[in-house]
Amino acid sequence: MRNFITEIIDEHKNDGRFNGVVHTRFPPEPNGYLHIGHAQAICLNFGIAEQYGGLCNLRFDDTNPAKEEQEYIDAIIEDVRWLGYDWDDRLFFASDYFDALYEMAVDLIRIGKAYVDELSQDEIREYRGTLNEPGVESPYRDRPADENLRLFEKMRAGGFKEGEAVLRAKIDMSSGNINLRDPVMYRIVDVPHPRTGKTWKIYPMYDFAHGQSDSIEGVTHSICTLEYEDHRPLYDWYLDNIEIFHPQQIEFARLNVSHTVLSKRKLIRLVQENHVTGWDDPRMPTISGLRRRGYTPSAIRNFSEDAGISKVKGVVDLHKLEYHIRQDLNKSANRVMAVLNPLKVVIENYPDDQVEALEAINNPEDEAAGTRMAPFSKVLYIERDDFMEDPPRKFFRLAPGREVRLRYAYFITCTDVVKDENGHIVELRCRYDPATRGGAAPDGRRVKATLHWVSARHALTAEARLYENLFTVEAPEADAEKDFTEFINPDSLKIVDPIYVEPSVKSAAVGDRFQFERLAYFVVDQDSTSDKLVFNRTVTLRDQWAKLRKKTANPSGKKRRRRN
RNA sequence: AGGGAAGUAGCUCAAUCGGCAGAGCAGGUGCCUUUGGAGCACAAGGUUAAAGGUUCGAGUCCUUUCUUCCCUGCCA
Repeated sequence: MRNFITEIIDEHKNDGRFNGVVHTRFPPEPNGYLHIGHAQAICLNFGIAEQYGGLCNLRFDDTNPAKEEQEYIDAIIEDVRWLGYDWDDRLFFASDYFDALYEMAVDLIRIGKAYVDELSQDEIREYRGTLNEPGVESPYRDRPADENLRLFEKMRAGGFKEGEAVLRAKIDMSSGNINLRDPVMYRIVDVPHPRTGKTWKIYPMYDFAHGQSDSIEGVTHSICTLEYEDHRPLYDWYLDNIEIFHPQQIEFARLNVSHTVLSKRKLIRLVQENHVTGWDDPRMPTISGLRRRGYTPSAIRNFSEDAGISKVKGVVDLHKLEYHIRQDLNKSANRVMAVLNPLKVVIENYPDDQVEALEAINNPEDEAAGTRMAPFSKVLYIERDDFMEDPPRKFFRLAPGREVRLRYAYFITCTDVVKDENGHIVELRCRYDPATRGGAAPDGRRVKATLHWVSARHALTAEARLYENLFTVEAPEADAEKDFTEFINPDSLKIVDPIYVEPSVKSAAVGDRFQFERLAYFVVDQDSTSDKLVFNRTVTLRDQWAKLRKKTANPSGKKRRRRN
């Protein structure tokens, strides 16, 4: 990994700033599930530690019990671990430091750099000033240290109600940086904390907790997102005035991905308003959603690396994520034949009761994956899209009178098309060439297409969940007039039940990944039962035919105007 | 009375402290194929936001301008 952050670290190594030590941390707030953007931050922090022979801690930023829950803590731990990272015994919580933080606050009060303010919340806001006008100092600002000490103790003891008093740092009410206008250090929150229960009535603000937590843990490089740039002077101020070890905060641009949303508030809405089935819905950009969708940790890690780290805010194309999962699964997923939209094929010259087992390669990219046997018989299913009665140019698949190959089986020629009274095609009559067993013609003749198939008698039925982008537009949040939910793709989930799958997958387990040949990658979903498998479509294969068809339908290449 | 940051190909990033602006993805063309979907090859894509300056030479240094983003929670 090489980016502007590693350059900074290299400089520190050269000038000896941290004696060559590199120690990072990933600091989630347990108020939601981790998403692909967090995955990049995880890869960054753990990756840098790994690269420099240092350590990376997992630390929960749990300073606001009003928003945080144990459920999220558990989910986050599972997700980071699944991505393949390990923090040994360094699982920490900001709440581990509540006592230490309290003492630091007391120290700042003693040296006259913090005070208890009894202004109301509205008054504090008014006194703060605006972006263009300086703030006004609170009338409580110059209380003697003794009084502040007594009042702060009273805050801790529950002597004030929520909102009646806060502890503030005494910095500069006229600073251009609003974070420095006497920021709140402690506020009263009277709800139980997931870890400390009812021990505390006061909780430190993020700014008063984060830097010191880094410091206590010996973190050298505290990597965070761009919106904390304005907070760095405050981060530095606390550390300098408390006079403890001073890590370096470095900010980078958080990851954005097209065709989705990544803000916690919006993800929560998707769940609460039932646009999806939960945090782990395979359409969600959460780590748990991607996992259920069939993404692999290595695909996510490669994507994170490829997306890059910089200070430029941008949007990474969703294509890139898909590229990496295809890349990974192409090498690792076993191939299997499955028909999603069946068309019955009867091989007229094949003996009625004969069944042959034909050898099929599990993964052409991995010889070690071996082979399996697929049963072949007189009645088969092929994909309805693989047949056209009146094929256009460049459609090379099956058509009346045309010969194609059934993968690993035989060449077949379509001799007749059977229709129902409505003219709907219900069955194809074909003849096979026994000499082409296995799929090769001894006389060297060639066919232009190879089709996947399943034997009707032997096929397993299963359910397929076909996922597409959750949103129909690249930037669902960009339109100021419209709520992002208006751009939800109505076709983001299509359930196909039954599909027909070759019997070799019968004993597949939840999480097993396959390529259904010529279609897409699929993963066995947790909703599967002992008598019915459920497959989630992870990502389709790249489909040049679909691209070609689109182009032919719209030769100018320009977007067709939408009719209103 | 404002403060902080960022502008390089459609997108994401490079460019070894001044030395021929390069990659990946997407899009394009072609080859190949027992996955038409794997694989491979090729081409295209740029006034480095703009102007001025320094210099033999500027994406890089200086000045000015423009654009975009973040900051006025007792959230993180």
